[in-house]
Amino acid sequence: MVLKVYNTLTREMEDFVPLQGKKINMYVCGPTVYDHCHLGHARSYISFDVIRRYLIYRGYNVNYISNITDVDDKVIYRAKEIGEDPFALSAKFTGSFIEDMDTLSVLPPDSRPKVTEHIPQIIEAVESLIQNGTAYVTHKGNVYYDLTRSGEKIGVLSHQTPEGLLEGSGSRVDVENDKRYQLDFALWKVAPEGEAAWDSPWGRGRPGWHIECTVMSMKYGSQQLDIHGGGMDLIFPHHEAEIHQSESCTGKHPFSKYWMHNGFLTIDQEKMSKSLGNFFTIKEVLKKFPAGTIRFFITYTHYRSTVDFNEEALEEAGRARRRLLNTISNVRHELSEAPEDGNDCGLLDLIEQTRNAFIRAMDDDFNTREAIGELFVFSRKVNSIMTDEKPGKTSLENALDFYSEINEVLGIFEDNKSAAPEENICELSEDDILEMIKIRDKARDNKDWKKADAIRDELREKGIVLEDGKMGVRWRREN
RNA sequence: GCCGAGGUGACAGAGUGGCUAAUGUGACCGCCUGCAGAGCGGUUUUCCGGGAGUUCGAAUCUUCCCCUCGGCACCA
Repeated sequence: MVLKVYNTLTREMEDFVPLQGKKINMYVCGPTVYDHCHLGHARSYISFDVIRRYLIYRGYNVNYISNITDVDDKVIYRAKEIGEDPFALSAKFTGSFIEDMDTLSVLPPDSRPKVTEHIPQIIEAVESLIQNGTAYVTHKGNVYYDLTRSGEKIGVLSHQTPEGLLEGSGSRVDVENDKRYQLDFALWKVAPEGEAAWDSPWGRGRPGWHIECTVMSMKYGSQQLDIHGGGMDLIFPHHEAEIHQSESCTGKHPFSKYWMHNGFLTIDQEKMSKSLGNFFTIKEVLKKFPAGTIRFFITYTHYRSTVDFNEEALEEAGRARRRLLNTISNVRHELSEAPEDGNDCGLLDLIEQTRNAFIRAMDDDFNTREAIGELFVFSRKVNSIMTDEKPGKTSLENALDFYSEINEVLGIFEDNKSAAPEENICELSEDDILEMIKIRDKARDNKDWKKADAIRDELREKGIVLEDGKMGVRWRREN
């Protein structure tokens, strides 16, 4: 089976063949840290986290780089607005971002470079572009990339013509700019007196937005990447600018073999934006929903499609995920009562079948929706087998291992380092719980249903669910 | 204007040229249970935006039309 990937560059589904063997350099554009991250960020980074994990699952050696843009106009303006030091501000939100990612079980990248720690390398790169004639310095001291020299390459990624681009942006063009050509983009910008800036051969200033990714992807990855990812909104101008710069810097083509872009997240069918007042930070949503639910919700959609966020959808995702978790918990209980050397009752075949189906789905451009669909089928069958037959220990252990194996890729069964306070309020120890169950069992023996139910209700309120089965009472923590 | 995504059951959302189309949620019925929960079985389900064409056969290919959403140099 071959892994297929949709490549924005060619707009086609392509067989995935890395530049060199099993080694993959993968770069995903990180956030600009001028505020807490929002759900759109979560969508993007969870999507690429799953892609990364799946590549590892398929035996690739993945070097995953994701930067932090900790200085740019937005950071500066926000800092000014609230009267804070820009570096303190970006440090604070960098911390907030890493915390969110951790809560959502997004694995930390192999490298997480910051712009402010790479100013000399950025200056060096800009210098080399000036030297090879693809960048120019203006009288104000700004440095721009000279797109007229890239000629027909304008639109390589966005697939737009220069005319189309100019027309769309018509009213937004900054009249004061000193560019030679309107589509030229900044590599270095002069900073006004008193603003955060660095000395450079062209005066005190700051890097343009795009050059950082070029520099850092080369430093921590390679001159040529296998996968470059980010949100669809980055296709133009950001990623296209990266292509121009990087290929001019290195003389190597392509800068990245595959370009992957995740779709947007809308809120109640509308684009998330501050002006519409439908802007949710990850932290806000975590107050209402467990991290696992959010991760499941995002993973249960294809990374390229637009996904609509609303509370009902999240609740539905939570119930769906719960179904899978219940099955896992059912298997665990069954395991404790399973015969040492029982029959596998077809479980092993079922696991093998499901694994193949999972891989088939994921190989198709990371079709997580279908992959999870297979998990539901699997779980239903596992439940059936367990009610009808008595599978042996080994086969049940295999089933649990299989769930873990899947979780390594999707991360949807992680429990549950949510920031949601109500999730961790259960102050009862295991002994307390077992004690109450004992009392309730006695009541049940005496057919004192009232008392038994009261205990059950009480525990339920504290997040402990009791289930009476043939083999006795089972309990689990749930919120 | 240019570029892109999409229109599938109550809702969400997969999908292959050919057994009346996955999966989840919801609703209802049944089994199990003291009850509940979890689970299982069944029903809701011939549902593929519209027209024309290609084909023995299309939701799936071609073409035209209608509609929705998004991007176009702040943006994941």
